[in-house]
Amino acid sequence: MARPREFDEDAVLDAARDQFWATGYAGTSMDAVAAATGLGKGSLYGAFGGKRQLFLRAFDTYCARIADEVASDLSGPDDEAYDRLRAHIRAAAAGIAADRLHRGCLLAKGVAELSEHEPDVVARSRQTLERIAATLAEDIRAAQRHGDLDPAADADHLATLVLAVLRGIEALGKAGVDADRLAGVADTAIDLLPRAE
Amino acid sequence: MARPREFDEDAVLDAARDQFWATGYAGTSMDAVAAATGLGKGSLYGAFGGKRQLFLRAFDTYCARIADEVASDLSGPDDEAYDRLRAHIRAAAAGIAADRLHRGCLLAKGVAELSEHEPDVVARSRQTLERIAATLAEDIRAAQRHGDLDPAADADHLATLVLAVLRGIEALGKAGVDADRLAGVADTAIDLLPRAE
DNA sequence: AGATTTGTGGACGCATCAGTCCAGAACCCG
DNA sequence: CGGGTTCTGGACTGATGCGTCCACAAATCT
Repeated sequence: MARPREFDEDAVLDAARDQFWATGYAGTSMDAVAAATGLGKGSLYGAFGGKRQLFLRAFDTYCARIADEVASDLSGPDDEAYDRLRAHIRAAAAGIAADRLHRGCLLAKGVAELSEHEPDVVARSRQTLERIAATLAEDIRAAQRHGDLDPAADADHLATLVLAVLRGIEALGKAGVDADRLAGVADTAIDLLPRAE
Repeated sequence: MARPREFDEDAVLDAARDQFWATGYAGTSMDAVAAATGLGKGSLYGAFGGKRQLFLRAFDTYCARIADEVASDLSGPDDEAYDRLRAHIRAAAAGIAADRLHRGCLLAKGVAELSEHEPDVVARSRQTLERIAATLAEDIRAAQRHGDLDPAADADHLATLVLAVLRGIEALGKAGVDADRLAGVADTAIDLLPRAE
């Protein structure tokens, strides 16, 4: 047999993800990734193939994680579905406002940089956003069942709108819009959701 | 006296902007800018100072232009203010959906790449977005005066929400979400705006 | 223990990068 | 028309980039 790996692949992916997150795809050198992960370049290239593939793997794990987080935030009994939705929107705005360094979301940053030239990044981003939209729609339907949101409203349309608002808050936050305004967007969006009679 | 410039500064800035737009800040070499503008590097550095300053100038002109476009879209008499707002939101979604190459908005792309390390880009983005928000608020107030939107609603809050929706549509579009869903977000947002009784 | 196979890290090669420099060109003014 | 000044383009520099390569290490199997 052969020599086993000395590193944990997930930990390396996390470190590489942080590096790409901080300096972008084009702005990140493989030497920097090697330094951040502690691996030599031989190991890095042997295990992941190259910069592009490494980025895609790190990006994938990030996407899966944020979609899981939303699913976790929004899962629960019907009678708390509306509260969960409000809390999620407010927490998203608060979290973005708290990110004073404007690091933002890697999905947003990655797709902004690479959407024009990397269809794989676009496809992965789209899947992730649609999974989040489906999670939101599920929660909205639960809130409709429980009588908090108007059952006549189209849950999928509302969910996509909420998703757009969430991504919009992220975009505004990265542009330096202040915390109060971000919180205001969250509250205004919640207020406009159609309540059941 | 001295030899005059052979190039038009605005045309050079436009060409440089397109190059940065296509390949990002870190991904754009000054040789590529020189090729795109037709200038030699001596002229380029002599006229603009360096990569960073050139980007900032191109970014500034882009920001000013898009804010002007929104102002132009939304200016007019009160009795058409609500129509202008709806048309603007729908046109934004349609325009983003039509951008099949996912080029997106340079403001979004630039701030996504540089927000963490370039306060000047953040400041300029914030100013631009706040100017757009003010334009939206002005139009919303006009629609309130004319009796199309609920005068009890806070125009500034609504405007910031609409801005977030617009930036969210841009983010979704860059991630490959299809045209129908983008149009749906626009329509849903419009439907939720509080109409006057 | 020796052979075999895979992992490791850093030196290396070649391309490219931002920015400088300079020799010549273009212009205005006296 | 010649001198002074700025513009121009491309050669050049030192640094850095991605990816390869290789000598050595660590493990298993016989």
